[in-house]
Amino acid sequence: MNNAPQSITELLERAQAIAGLSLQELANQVQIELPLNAKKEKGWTGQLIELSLGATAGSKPIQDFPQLGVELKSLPIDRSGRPLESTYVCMTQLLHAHGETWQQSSVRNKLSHVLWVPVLAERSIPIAQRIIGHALLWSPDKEEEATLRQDWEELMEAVAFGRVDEITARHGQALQLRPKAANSKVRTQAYGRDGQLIETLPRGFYLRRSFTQALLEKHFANLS
DNA sequence: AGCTGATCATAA
DNA sequence: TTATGATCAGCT
Repeated sequence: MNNAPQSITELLERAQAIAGLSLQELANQVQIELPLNAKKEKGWTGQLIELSLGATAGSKPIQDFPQLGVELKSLPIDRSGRPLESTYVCMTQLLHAHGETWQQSSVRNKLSHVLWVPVLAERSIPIAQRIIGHALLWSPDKEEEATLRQDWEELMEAVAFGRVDEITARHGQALQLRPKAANSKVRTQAYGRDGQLIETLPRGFYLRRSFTQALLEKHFANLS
């Protein structure tokens, strides 16, 4: 099961096969240990699912299934099927904001085809007992794409004009720019108001919970 | 309760 | 250092 899926169909079959399993059962299947301190190994569930489905990209800034053009995202949900958290998309290129277009952006690249794997993951449920849900292969519809593009363009324009330090998580309808670092002391370079280099916190793009929630609701509406 | 800013582990 | 996988936890 650790080889990369050769087709979308094969990927979907693998995703279907793990639906309903607990993380304990899935970990047994791929022979990895559950984390001793799940609070600290925040990415463990996502990596377990990557391993189970045969994702290969590692920590490279590309899609999880480059051959298929598909990005994999685990999505923690509550028992009502509502997302519990925002979704990390990718790092923000603070020095190359000028001239980059939405079409060539890594946000669009990552989000053009996403295999969402919901996981029932309320904090009260021990990690071993959390349950894999039914995966959903999604592409943004016209409206979603327009919203994402508008957010991205506004945020990247601010970055390009040296205003990254003025951006907060309150900006963006669907897409947010938020800190993405080991801690708040980490610094990377960006441009300041006068075009000079400044040191600032690394940022990443995130999807708001409301956006992923709406996307799931649309999917379920289409099923009925 | 939900959201924003902060944080944790790991690989190359 | 920068990227991946994300969730934590305090504040409003």
